[in-house]
Amino acid sequence: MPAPPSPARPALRERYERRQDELVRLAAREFARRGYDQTTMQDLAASMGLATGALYHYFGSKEELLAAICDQLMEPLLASARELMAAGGDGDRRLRDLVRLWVAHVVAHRDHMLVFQQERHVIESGERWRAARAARKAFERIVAEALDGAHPRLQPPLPLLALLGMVNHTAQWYRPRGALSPEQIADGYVALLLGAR
Amino acid sequence: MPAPPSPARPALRERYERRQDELVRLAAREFARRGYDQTTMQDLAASMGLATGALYHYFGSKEELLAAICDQLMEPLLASARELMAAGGDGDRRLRDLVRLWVAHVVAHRDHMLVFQQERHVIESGERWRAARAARKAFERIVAEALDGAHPRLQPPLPLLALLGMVNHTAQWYRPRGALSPEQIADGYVALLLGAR
DNA sequence: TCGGAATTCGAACCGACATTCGGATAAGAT
DNA sequence: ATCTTATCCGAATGTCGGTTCGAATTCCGA
Repeated sequence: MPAPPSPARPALRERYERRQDELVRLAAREFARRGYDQTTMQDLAASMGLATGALYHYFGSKEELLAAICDQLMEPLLASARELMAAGGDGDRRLRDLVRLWVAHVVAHRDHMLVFQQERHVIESGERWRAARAARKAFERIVAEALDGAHPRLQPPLPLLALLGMVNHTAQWYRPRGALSPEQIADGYVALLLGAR
Repeated sequence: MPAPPSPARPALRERYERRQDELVRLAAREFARRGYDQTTMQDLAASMGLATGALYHYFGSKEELLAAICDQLMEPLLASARELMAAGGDGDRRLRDLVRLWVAHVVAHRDHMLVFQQERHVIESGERWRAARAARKAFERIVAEALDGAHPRLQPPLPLLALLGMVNHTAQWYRPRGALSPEQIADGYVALLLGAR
């Protein structure tokens, strides 16, 4: 890492972090398209209009970039899901709203999701990825809680696992100009679970 | 490829192909655990009790090995699915049997599935993978057909996409000593689709 | 306008890894 | 027993790509 960023100059600090965020987004795009290992740091730099060295001004390593993608995906999702659950309310509506939120997040972060899924084996093991695994577990617990509060209590593991499969898979087929809106998709999934057809 | 195998000595030919198949299975295991790119040919050879060079007696390249994994996954699945559909019969039962078959295949080939999913970006593009994409499409058409023949006709795209998500995702969580048998899982998925809870 | 930090450059380093190759060993055929 | 083919060995090769580094260049604050 050539030069640690800005120590306590808040204006610069903020610009730096905004740039970082944008670079993470671009990296997610490239990784999703070509694969993490297939994408060289020079590819990345080129697609960002930078020289290779400049990348290391923002990220200490390629792996750190991958971790940043995970964070950018999971942190806001967890935050808004927690907020929604804390608000309380009717069980079925809460489940519906959670799935809507979730699907919207997934389609807005398709690239992140695809990278996450492709690099499953990296995240599944290793000390370094403990936090990522914990975040996923935490979110799954929230979904389980919402399912348990639904009208016919959806308790056994299968509904949860089915829902995880459906929603995660959405990243693989959703297209912005497709026939279904994220909301319609979410409501369709919930209808399946609740048995309303 | 050091020496093309056996030209027309059927006994040897068969032994060769059996070994090949076994090596593909082992490779799938390694790739699923460590990732395709992270697994070196020397890792593979070691885990098979071979020297690196010997691998090239059976496969022309690492990429060819990956293609072999795809084939070993898709060919028997397509074959048995086609057989089942050709047999005809009641719509709901046919859907149920297809999903049972499918889930059983997925859990019996978890490693293949995980590799397939991890290397999505490879398969999604490139002339070389046209056949793999076609096989997947063909299978999806079969599932769509079965859905269309079910009791409440499950036509719009969502049920198909939901089912694909659920079943594919099964590879990520299924454990042989888990609480649910492949058959129970399959029936659970079908129950969701058919609205029987 | 000036000084120093922030940002960027891009060539060079260096380890890793797919693939090759020439030869050794084993196994089947005659 | 001998010849031939299959199978396997494992060191060497050549490329590729993540990372480093010292030097430009740009930007901000004063």
